[in-house]
Amino acid sequence: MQRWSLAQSDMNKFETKHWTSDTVAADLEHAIHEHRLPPGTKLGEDELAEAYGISRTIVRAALLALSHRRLVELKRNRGAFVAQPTVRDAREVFEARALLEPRTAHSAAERMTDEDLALLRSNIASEHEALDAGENGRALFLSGQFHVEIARIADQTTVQGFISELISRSSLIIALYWRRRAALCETQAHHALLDAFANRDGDLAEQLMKSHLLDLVASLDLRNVTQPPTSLREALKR
Amino acid sequence: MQRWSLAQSDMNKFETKHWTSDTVAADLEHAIHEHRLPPGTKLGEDELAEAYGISRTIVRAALLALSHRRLVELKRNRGAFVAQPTVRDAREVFEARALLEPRTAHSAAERMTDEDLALLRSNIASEHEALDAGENGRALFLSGQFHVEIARIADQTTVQGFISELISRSSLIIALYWRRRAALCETQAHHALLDAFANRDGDLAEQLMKSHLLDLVASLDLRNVTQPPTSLREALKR
DNA sequence: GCACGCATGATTGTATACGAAATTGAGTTC
DNA sequence: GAACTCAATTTCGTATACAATCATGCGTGC
Repeated sequence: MQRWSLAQSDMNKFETKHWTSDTVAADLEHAIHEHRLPPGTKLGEDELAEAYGISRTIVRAALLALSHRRLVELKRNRGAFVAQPTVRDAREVFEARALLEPRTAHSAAERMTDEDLALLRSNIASEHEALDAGENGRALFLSGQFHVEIARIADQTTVQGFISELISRSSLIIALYWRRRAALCETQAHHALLDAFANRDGDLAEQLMKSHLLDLVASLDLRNVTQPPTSLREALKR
Repeated sequence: MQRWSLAQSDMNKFETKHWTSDTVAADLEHAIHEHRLPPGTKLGEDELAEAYGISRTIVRAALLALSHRRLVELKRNRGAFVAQPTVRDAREVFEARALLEPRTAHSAAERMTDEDLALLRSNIASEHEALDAGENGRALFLSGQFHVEIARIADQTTVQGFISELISRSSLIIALYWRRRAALCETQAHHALLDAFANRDGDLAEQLMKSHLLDLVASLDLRNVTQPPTSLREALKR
């Protein structure tokens, strides 16, 4: 069940665990993915080092890793910030997903085992739970996991890495450009995909994934009107 | 014309330039891409630090960046080594390229400007030059640049990043699994692509890219017989 | 009163020192 | 002579110290 937050110390995970740059990066990515660390948040090295009970060396390595995944932006002599994808970034991310995910879903459908199906099913169930409990961040994270899991089932490690990165970035994009109306169609699409997987129907899964991604983009407000702050230093830096 | 090598000191670039982790990483990637640093080569931190005239801090950041691109493998307490993609890795890399590059070539054909065409043309010319001069590594690098350039022209930064990584990894794969026969069909395919681009024929470019990639895979020896060394510590470690 | 410049403080960039892990080789034992 | 043990050495992992850079606020001059 393990839940926690970076700011509130409802658990002493920071002292107990033995952190490495990888685990710290994963922890931060998780927090970013769940919108506990919104876009633009400053990630001070000293602050993080103290929070995790480690030195800045590890923190820097973790931030470097996240910057390579374009989840944080490193500004020289200024610090690390949770990335703020532009409208253009958003379009590119979903273009890339459209190239990778439908065909990957096709492969996954053909390789799907019963264990895989059960795992996907429980994922959707958890997503529902989270939604019912009002834990939107957690639901969003699980929703992303669903997509990554498909790539894993397709047995394409390399593509899985790309998709994982794209989905984490999608979470940032959703944080910035999500328009409220038409909310929970998410789990519906996942349910439909699950059915296609259960029938090992690759063509259908591919088609469903394609339209699912189109729906996602359609649910965003990517008019350039809402341009991200550029000139006056991140528009008050939040 | 600036050419140089890591081992031989035919130029004193190491003292003059002001290196950062990014430039060091790019320099190493270039060397790997050109097969001056073959798969399995040990990249000792102290060695590199001394070579570039910087401290291990920068070297570590560069190696970390390259490990995220799967060009070097970091083994805990043992050091960094130029990656040795397995047969499975090779298949995955070319599967991913097959997903990304044909459609990207399609987009590129539609957005192609005359300047872009000239750039691609000069790239091919340089590739020919290198081949004639027997500089196979340089030719291979330029051949890769051709593909990355197409992604840039398609105006897809994110996909370009993925393709760039995949192409660098492809260079390692070629170093390990290239079978000699049927050598220079490379530039032919690029010429054909260039023609399609010149005619702004997206469908043709997409098709040509697809078969180009198939040809590439076909030119590799990916039978599992030639398994990469695993058990006896990198098979004499080079 | 406004703007510019300089000093101060905070934060990151880099180097180095120390500790930990693993490899290596010699020495010993069976 | 073969195999094992253990110390010595090398190399990486982490922390910390110092330098450089940027942001901030006060003071001065126009």
